Amino acid sequence: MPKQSSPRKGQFGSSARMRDVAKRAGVSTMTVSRALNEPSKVSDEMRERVLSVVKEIGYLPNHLASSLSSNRSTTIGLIVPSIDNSIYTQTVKGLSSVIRQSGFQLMIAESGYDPNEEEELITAFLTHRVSGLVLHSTEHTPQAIAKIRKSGVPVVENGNIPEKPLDMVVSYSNFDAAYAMTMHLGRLGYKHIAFASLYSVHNDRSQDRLKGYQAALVQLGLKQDPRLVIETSRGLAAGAEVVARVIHSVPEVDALFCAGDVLAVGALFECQKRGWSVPDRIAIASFDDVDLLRHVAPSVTTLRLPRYDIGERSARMLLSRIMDGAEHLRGSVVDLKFEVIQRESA
Amino acid sequence: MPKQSSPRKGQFGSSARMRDVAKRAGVSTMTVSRALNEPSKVSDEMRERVLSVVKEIGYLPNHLASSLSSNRSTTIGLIVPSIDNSIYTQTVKGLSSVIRQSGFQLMIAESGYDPNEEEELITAFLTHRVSGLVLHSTEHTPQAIAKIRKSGVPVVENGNIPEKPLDMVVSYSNFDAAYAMTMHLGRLGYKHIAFASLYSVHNDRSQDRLKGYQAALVQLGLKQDPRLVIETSRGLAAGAEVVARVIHSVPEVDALFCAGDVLAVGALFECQKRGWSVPDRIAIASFDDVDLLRHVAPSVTTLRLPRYDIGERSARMLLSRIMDGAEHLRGSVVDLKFEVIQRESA
DNA sequence: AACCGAGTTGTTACCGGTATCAAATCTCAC
DNA sequence: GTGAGATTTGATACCGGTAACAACTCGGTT
Repeated sequence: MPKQSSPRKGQFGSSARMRDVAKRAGVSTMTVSRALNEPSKVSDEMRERVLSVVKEIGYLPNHLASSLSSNRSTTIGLIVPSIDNSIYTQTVKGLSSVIRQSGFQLMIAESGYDPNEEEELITAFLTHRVSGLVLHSTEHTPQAIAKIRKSGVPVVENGNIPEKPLDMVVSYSNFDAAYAMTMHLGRLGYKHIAFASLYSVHNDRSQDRLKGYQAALVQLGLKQDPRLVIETSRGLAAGAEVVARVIHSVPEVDALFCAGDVLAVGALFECQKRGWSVPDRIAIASFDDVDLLRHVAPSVTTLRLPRYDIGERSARMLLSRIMDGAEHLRGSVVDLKFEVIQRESA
Repeated sequence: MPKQSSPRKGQFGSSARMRDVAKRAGVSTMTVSRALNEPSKVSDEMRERVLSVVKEIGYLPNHLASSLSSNRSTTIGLIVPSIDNSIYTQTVKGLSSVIRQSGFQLMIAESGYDPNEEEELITAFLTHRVSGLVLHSTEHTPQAIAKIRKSGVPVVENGNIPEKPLDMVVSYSNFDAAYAMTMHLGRLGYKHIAFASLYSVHNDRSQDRLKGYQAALVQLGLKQDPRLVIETSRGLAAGAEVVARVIHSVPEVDALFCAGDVLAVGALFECQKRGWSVPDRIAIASFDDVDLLRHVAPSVTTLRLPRYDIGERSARMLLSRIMDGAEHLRGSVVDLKFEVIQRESA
């Protein structure tokens, strides 16, 4: 008895296979495969015949099988510290739109700012044979680095310009940005510039911002006062608390540079609650351009960072490497520009 | 000459295969497979031997191969209308955390509020043989529905309680929530309650909110005035514009219910800019509880929706279906509760 | 001593495609 | 008409695992 196309059971339900299409079209599976993936290698008549059968029986190709067989996958792995942080969502959007257009899929996971968790996720992505990785953090465990190297998968790092890039980098410089804003405040005449920093453990972005701030103070000839640097967590409440703390310890403070957008809004609200005029009593500057900062009163001076562009550019470079084998891109560092947006608060 | 383990080329670089582990441990690949996936089916000594070789040569299993062979995958597809909308990120976070703990991976894509794009994404996910789908929208093309049905993949819908569920539903009721808030405003004594709606084309959530508002007006015995219903886009600027428009056309308006959190903040800012007291001149109520609403002055009355829970619960139900074959969950509808949060603005 | 069942390991076929090379057909110049 | 090269199609092995069943080991029974 010939092999019947007996009903197959399994989690995915019953979906037609390529051989079903082939049989019905009276051709070999290779011809079906070509008609779908390399249409030019098949005669017009044959292509039509195959495609009509595909449509007729609702055939859906099996990407698992084709990836396995061809040793090429169409998924890209992305690891962000936290999905619900608005600064990443723009980057994700940029990545997503480019990647989709090329028929790739995005696998996303969050590391919770933890390098060990990141390593686990990288491992998981590698077992899924992603053809590229996008990492927001630029701090990785040695094991994670080793695994990536061994796998040969191209990588883009996004959150900062690291000293020793893993492979490709698309980012702005947190150091430069913080430096620029601090210089901007200095030139406006502020003498006691406080800096609200996010916790810098396992967060090189945060560390670099602090360094940029400090370098600018040196350049400006301003005294470094450790009481003016405040490490805090995220959120509106944290911003409010920063104001309270800094005013208490350094009453003569005349400007507050918040290394996070939400922080700055929290600080502004707290000042308003206390009846302090911004920027007359104290100036406020922020680090990222969310829509909100433009609409509060006073509007907040901030840095516009190329979040969406970072995603878009990362995707393009990754796809070039994957699809065109653009080896010349290996190790390239793209330092995208930011902008100081002067508004009413400073 | 026996088959050599000649170096293999390809996109993924060279990674060890199970047979390499097997050879080195002097066992068959099945034993390696068991040691990794069903440890109890292998003797202690054997398990140790295999695992030590796995570690030694840095073997990473190939999920593509195992999924293909076992007809089970460990990826789940998620489609949201827009990644950068903060209301979805909490749900994604809930999903992500549960899914990760079970060793599954999330594939995420955005439909841009377009059912046709959603259909394409569903198709793409099915070709990747996801073992479950999470859809935020509850409006789908007939073809999309047919493909899902044919595939047999379990689905959770998230954004609303649809009339004809595809399969499982985990959501709150937009109708009920809008009804509850409108009733709340009515009981507070407001007589001319305006409703700022997001565009309702291809957005049943938006449509249901409007219906809930209208039903409450009927219940309250208030006149329905079409001029009090304003359709607008997202964003702070839109919120500001709504205030201008409604005041112009209906000067006696005394409350504004915004069907979106950002909209409410925009409206509040606009009122402050115009020097109108909230809630004395006009009350403001919002639809989602972002942190911001608690920190503005006046703080904004709003609805707390179970965004994170929705994600968590969706993931659990999906995983029960996938891993435990919990067929009794098919078609179940979970209507999670919301809360009216009374604050200063109404 | 022969038998039995549980526990452990191996053999073989197959998951659904694609790479590779061979075969068949076509094209066209001479 | 014929041979070389191009084009189109097919046969077969293989991608890296797992399912299903066979085979073997071993202590305990009868």
